[in-house]
This record gives sequence, C-alpha cells and structure tokens, in this order.
Amino acid sequence: MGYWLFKSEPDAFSIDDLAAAQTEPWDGIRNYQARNFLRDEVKVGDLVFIYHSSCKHVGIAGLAEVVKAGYPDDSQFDPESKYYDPKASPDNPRWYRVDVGFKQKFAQILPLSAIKQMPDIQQLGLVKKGHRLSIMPVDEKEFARLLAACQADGASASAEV
DNA sequence: GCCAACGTTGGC
DNA sequence: GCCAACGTTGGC
Repeated sequence: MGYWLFKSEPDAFSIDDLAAAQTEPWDGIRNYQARNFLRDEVKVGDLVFIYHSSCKHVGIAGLAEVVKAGYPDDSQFDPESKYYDPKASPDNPRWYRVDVGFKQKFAQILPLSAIKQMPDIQQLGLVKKGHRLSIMPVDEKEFARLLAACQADGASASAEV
C-alpha cells in the first residue's frame, strides 16, 4: 500500500469540503512529477494526508483514501476550464487525476511548524527546502508517526470538550 | 504582500 | 541542448 500527501488550498477545497462531498476527483494537477505519481503509482486503497497550504493554519488537516486510481483528467479537454490544455487530447492525454474518499478530519491541524520539529520526520518533502510538489509520497514509517501525532492531537482535543 | 525557490518556456 | 527570462508556488 502507498502513502501520500496531497496539498490543497482550503479556500479552494478543504477537508470540510471533502467531508461534505465524501468522494472527490483530485483534478487540476499540472505538474509532470505529480502527474507521474497520479498516473503510475497512486493505487486504490492508498492512504492520503490532506494538507492545507497557503492559508492561516498550514498543516495536515485530515485523512483520505484513494477510491479510483489514475485516469485522464477531463478538465484538460474543456476549453471553458481554467485547467484547459490545448496540447492535450483524449487520444493523448497529458494530465491525470485520481478520486479520493473522505476518511477523517483531525480535531486539530498538525501544523507544518510542528512537523518540522519532529525528529523522526526527515524524508518528507514538506520539511525539505523548496518543495513545491502538490502530490508527494510519504514514507510508511513517517506516515505512521504523523498519523499518530494527528490522532493524539485529536484525542486530547475531543477530551477537552 | 513579499520574496525565495523552483518549473517551464523559448530563443539561439 | 543550453540557459536566461518568466510565471507560479507557498511559507512567512
């Protein structure tokens, strides 16, 4: 099984939006490295951290699961879409997407600043300088540690209520 | 809003 | 195929 982190700007699409939709096509990815992950490596059943970027509380917000593996992203064929790519065609698609299903919203976001302070988290692209990938693989051990940190926060937060 | 870092484009 | 210019990303 694979482990991933998908970035999203919560103003555009947040973990709450995913919770409401339950299932969502993750489209609009227009970066070749991220595209290759979506097309070739992201599989049904893989677990995905939903990460909020470019906002007040930057960090891991929730958990999702891949429910459909890579297939062509239709928005590339739609001249009305802001993701339209005139060089792509249905015969020769350039861009791919996967569908993700909602699993969990953490009671508290695990902030990027906290992730950077976790001594066991060394390989994650987020903590490296100049990372700009919107889809990145997460090492299995690191994923487990991050998930434990998210759920520990959640447990204490819900215990306080 | 700033600015560093990165990916992409396009001229040669 | 190189590389400068440009646009975008994303944390702060």
